[in-house]
Amino acid sequence: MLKIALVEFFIVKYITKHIIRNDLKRLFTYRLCLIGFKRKGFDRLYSYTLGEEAGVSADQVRKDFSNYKIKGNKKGGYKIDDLLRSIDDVIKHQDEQYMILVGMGNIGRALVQYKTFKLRKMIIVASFDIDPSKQSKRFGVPVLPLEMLEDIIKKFHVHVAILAVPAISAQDVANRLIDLGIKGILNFAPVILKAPEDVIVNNINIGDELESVIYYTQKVM
Amino acid sequence: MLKIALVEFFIVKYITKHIIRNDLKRLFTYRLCLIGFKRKGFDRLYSYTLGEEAGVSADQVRKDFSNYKIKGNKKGGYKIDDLLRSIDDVIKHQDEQYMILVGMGNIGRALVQYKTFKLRKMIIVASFDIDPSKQSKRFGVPVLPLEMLEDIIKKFHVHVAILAVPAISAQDVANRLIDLGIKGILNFAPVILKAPEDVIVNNINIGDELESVIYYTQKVM
DNA sequence: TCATATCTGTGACATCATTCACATATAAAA
DNA sequence: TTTTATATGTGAATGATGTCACAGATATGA
Ligand SMILES: NC(=O)c1ccc[n+]([C@@H]2O[C@H](COP(=O)([O-])OP(=O)(O)OC[C@H]3O[C@@H](n4cnc5c(N)ncnc54)[C@H](O)[C@@H]3O)[C@@H](O)[C@H]2O)c1
Ligand SMILES: NC(=O)c1ccc[n+]([C@@H]2O[C@H](COP(=O)([O-])OP(=O)(O)OC[C@H]3O[C@@H](n4cnc5c(N)ncnc54)[C@H](O)[C@@H]3O)[C@@H](O)[C@H]2O)c1
Repeated sequence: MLKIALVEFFIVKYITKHIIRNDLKRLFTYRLCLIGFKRKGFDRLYSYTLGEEAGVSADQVRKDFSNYKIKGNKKGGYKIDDLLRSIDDVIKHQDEQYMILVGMGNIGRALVQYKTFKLRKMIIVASFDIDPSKQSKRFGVPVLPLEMLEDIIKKFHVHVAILAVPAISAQDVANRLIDLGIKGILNFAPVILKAPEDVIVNNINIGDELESVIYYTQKVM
Repeated sequence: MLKIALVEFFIVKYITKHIIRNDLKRLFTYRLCLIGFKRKGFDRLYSYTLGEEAGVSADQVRKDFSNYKIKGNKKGGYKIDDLLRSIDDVIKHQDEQYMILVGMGNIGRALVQYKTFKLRKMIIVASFDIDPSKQSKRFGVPVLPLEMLEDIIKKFHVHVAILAVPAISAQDVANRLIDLGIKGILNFAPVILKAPEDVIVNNINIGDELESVIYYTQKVM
């Protein structure tokens, strides 16, 4: 007798696929490239310059800007500073965004020490771990017991959390965070988290990313 | 006088966007879910069960399988083992795939110790770092100087590399790897790497992923 | 100041992805 | 064995995303 898996009904509904739209992702890519050009001392560029750098067509660049009502100068291209400001405007880039991290294992420790987050005004105000031996104050960020989640979330008005706990605990921890008012989760555990519609989950699965690289190398050869 | 960035011509051409197609990504997601169901003791499931778990519609699940010529049983659903085998077949999942990692900083160390890679038959045979003080044999994987890249790549027939070096060095290191025959790169540095057409680059930008979570939380609120 | 080459901005078009709908097969029940 | 309810498999319809092509604007140089 085979055991058949039927649909399980959860209190929370699954969220729709493709949370992170490609056009938005491209906006982030453009910004990355623009910062690179600026660092090299440029002030202006053309859609095809940016396209070349970002790995998309010039048409795509112009279309994206058109869709977001970002304007350049006819014949004169785009001023990098203006463009950066416009993009930051679209992506609602704020001054300081507070967040927390749960799971201070290998990946959690790396993320907490990642300086680029801070440069981009994304501040991890505290991290949490179930293991008391990890609850010290190294890494520049306090490592706290989960009991303190509510305090910290309330105190810093935290809406976003990074999840770096084992797959088996990920959904439980996520549920707890959502109950405490978290609205966005960046999840590194290899599971598809379920969450209510008003909560954004971005699952990133590094194993899958690596395996798809392998897939394409085998396809080419 | 403004300094304008014109197109720079590289020896290598940029590779086309959307390297990792969404339908392939879904295949990985399905596999992840199937392994989960199997662990829970199920043998069979229906397209809507899998869809619910993977966060896509049942139609999408069936269409994907149809596109890849994966068959189930009319009325009877899909046998999980058969499905897993079919998916592994499509993604050319091999027995052992050797790879290397360059850059034993915070993220590099986490990745080298990530056990799921080994479980999925993706073996990091060696890692490399420019800093002599990191060239010890901790972490279960030897940390070698870059001079040994060629030896190791040849010896283990390595085609895939993980890049975890600072953004400023990423393109240089990538070029060197490509010269040595590497055909696939998983890049963690926040730059869009340029590579010849027959080399697959999967750029993953954790900062962008986090920022897009923030974007959507602000949109909802 | 004028002429011109060239880059932007955006509808029209094409391509790709997803959903719909139903014919078909079959597991399970009578 | 026959019936029936239900899940699959896949073209056709819809919707989303990306490319093309060109009108319009303007920086640049004569
Ligand atoms: N290490 C990597 O490179 C890597 C890469 C991709 C994904 N991941 C995923 O990230 C997650 C963490 O991986 P890791 O390698 O850091 O593992 P790890 O075992 O090193 O760390 C997990 C940490 O989470 C803590 N923890 C366990 N249960 C908890 C709970 N309920 N609440 C709070 N903390 C809890 C543990 O004490 C530990 O410190 C896993 O899901 C893993 O699959 C890791
Ligand atoms: N730490 C994170 O959580 C995180 C997250 C996302 C992306 N990244 C990116 O990953 C990369 C590494 O980040 P990190 O935090 O581990 O930095 P890190 O400074 O801790 O590590 C970088 C390592 O690369 C080595 N290195 C430098 N130049 C090299 C070269 N030419 N060849 C070989 N090795 C070289 C350094 O010796 C160092 O060990 C960066 O590009 C960073 O932006 C890091």
